[in-house]
Amino acid sequence: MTETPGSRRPGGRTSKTRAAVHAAVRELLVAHDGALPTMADVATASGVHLATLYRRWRTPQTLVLDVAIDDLNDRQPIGASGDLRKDLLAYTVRLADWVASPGGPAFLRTIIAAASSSEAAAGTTLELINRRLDGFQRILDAAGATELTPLDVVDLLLAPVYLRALMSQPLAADGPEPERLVANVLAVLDARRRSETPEPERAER
Amino acid sequence: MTETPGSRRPGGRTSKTRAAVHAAVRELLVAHDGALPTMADVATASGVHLATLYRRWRTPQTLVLDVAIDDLNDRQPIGASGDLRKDLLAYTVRLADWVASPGGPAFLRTIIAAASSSEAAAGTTLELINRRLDGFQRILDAAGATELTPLDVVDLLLAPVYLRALMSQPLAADGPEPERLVANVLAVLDARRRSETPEPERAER
DNA sequence: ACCCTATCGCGAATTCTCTTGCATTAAGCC
DNA sequence: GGCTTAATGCAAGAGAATTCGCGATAGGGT
Repeated sequence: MTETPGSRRPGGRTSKTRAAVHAAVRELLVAHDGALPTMADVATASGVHLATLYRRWRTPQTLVLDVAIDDLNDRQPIGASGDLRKDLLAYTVRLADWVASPGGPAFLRTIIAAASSSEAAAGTTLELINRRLDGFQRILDAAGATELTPLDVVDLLLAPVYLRALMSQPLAADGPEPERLVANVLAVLDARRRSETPEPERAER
Repeated sequence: MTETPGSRRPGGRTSKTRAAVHAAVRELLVAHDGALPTMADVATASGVHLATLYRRWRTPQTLVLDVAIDDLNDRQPIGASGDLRKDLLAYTVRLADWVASPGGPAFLRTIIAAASSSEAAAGTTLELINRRLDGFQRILDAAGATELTPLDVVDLLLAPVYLRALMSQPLAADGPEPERLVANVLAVLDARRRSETPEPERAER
């Protein structure tokens, strides 16, 4: 009863319906410009029965979240070449590109909503965040930027890009703004290196 | 027909129901830890009839947005004393305090959702944003920080605070993080001043 | 190949969300 | 005070959204 459907027999039929549903969700997200699709629409678009959708996913939110996680996992890992500016810029441009893509804002909003709704979904999003933080740590390590933490990168790069997308004013991936954000990171790094003399406190929680 | 109820006779009864509804919404936000209240709950909690709620506000989102705007209008204007660090820090602390308060995340999420839903709500949020930008401009003008724009403040201060709150990991208003964020702003300002009036002797270590 | 049962399709039942006329109250204006 | 009508309360009801029981299908282990 409390068993999650699809986790015990992930084989042929189950994965097939899952794929059909995911395809339908992506299609609907594009068609409706990122609006949350209804269960009924997904059912007709995918050919999967309505009751099955409710049994496996409960809500449209978890449905979209499921698709979003798939997308995020498919993405290439962040490159850590040792060139801080280059790595961060590549990451920022890719991020800006993604959030501006059709369905991007919907994914973001869904993740946001999930982070504060069900317990399970919150755990999932936390896992996503941690994976992102690990990638940042690799970039910083490769560049020897020990004065910066992954959270700094979140504050200086990820947060602005996300917030603008959420406010319906995404920044252009091919514009000057990604470079400006990366320059901000470098400026902060530089400032911290300058004040190398007295280390008053370690700002971490 | 297309008339917005409550705008033509804003007097005694109308304002009374409005106050009752607002109080109920705040109460429910606290009780449910920031979750979006249902129309039915607001109706019973406020004593205002369900049909009235639907007629005046249409959705729970616009309801919460209405309350949020009230709150934002009640806040004191941002002080522009000329001391950049002090002004920004005061603002950041106040902001962090607010988003961590009960209902704060719900307000944020609602504003986010509103920015991408109805036309009218999007206009309202845009107005809110612009008012905020004006405040930032005043702070920057008073401090003579012509190298920074209000958007920089959004990217460096507002975005991180908001995003953390949305990710259910609000930063503590009394912790070291507000100071770190403000320090980031000052670092960026410093870097831009250096690049515009290049000092010949840059002691590199 | 066989068995066990997880998963699915189907349709009906149930529970919500939201709307709509109509009567009632009271705001604003003279 | 009296008139007009905006705003509300009330109750019925249309329309979705969500759940449930049952039988059918097919996965995974033996």
